[in-house]
Amino acid sequence: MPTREPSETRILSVASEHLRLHGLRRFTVVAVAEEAGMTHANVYRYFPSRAALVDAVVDLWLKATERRLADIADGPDPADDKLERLILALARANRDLLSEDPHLFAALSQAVAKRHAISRRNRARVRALFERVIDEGIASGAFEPRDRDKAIAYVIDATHRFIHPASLELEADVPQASVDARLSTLIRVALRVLSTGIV
Amino acid sequence: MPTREPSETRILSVASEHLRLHGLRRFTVVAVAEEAGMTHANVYRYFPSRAALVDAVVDLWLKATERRLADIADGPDPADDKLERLILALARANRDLLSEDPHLFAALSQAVAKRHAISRRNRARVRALFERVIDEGIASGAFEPRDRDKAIAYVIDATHRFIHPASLELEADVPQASVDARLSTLIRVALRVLSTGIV
DNA sequence: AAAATTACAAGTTACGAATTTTGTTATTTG
DNA sequence: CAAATAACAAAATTCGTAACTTGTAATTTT
Repeated sequence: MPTREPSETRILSVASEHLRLHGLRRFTVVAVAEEAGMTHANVYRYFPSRAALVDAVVDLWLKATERRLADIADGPDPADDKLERLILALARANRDLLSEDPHLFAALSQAVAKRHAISRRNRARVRALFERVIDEGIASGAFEPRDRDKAIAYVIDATHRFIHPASLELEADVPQASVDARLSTLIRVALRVLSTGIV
Repeated sequence: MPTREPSETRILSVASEHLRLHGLRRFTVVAVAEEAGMTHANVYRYFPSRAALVDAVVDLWLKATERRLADIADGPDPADDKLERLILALARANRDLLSEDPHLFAALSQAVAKRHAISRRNRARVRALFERVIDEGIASGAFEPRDRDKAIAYVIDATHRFIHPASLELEADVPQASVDARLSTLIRVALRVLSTGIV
């Protein structure tokens, strides 16, 4: 992890706050710079564009979430436990962001929809975590899929509804308990499907 | 099915063409009326608002799709076959609309996102078809789920990614063959899950 | 020399006036 | 009297312009 310069950190934290409070629409480089106590031109010494600054804010959240997921994947527990917790943690992280910080969620959602580099990379890294845990399960004998690649695609496709921002937005008003119940059914099924070689 | 008056039919067909060619943004009651050879005020004799006219166009497509799904559900084949064809037909209908008529797809997508009555009702009817076929499978012994309601929710949630407009838009550029392969894995798994009582 | 500022061109947004569209009602037509 | 139109108010959209924001380059500060 590169050490950030103090000004860069300051800009980032002001930008985060600004995005959270005012949303993408009203997020301006001029306002961020002013609140960070500098002229807007100086912001461009650290971030090449407004879009890059917004992406950096989103990336901060993505990386923090990734770290929590990696902690699960790196844990000593059985692979099926870890896969379950991985899916739940990812689903909850996104869902909590939607309810607790809608503006940042919207920015993330856009980054995903428009396939920004940060979201493509995040997606690749999260997918790698899933692959690692599933491979670990195969190695330990907990999972016995007929086709490893299809098994991975299956897990990702089946859980999509509870993980992808675009799908989460659709159910913002459904009681969390009901969503949780459906997700846990889905996970339970996925684990059995992986362990019994259905996929 | 109520017999429509000739003017109403004419308006609807001009409106369909207009929506398909120009999209929601440029779809105006005035232009539709003009092309249908009448003043815009007369359109309001048949449709209470611009929004209602757009919804009527979308509903035309939804109903046509529903009829094809109902034909499958009403067929004499085994329930597992019918469920597979139901899911495939629904996924393909939406996917084909996206590629062949993006403007109508966008209008449908909005109706779904904004929970218009037409889309809520369509959803309820399509869900009822799924329930019917699954119940039929339970009656015939082809499916033996532990919990019927959870089984239905599972099928709908797991296939969501390949059926819901918001999710389909995300994969517009993925080769159809690859999407089809993933969907058929998902369906195969779902059928086994239903038949073996995993859910 | 690094960090910041000033100054400026290019692009975007905000805003009010003009126009168009929506939706209603009273009236005409066949 | 059913179908359509004309006429109109209210709402939405477009258009042009002013203000602001973005991004760059030359200059100043520390």
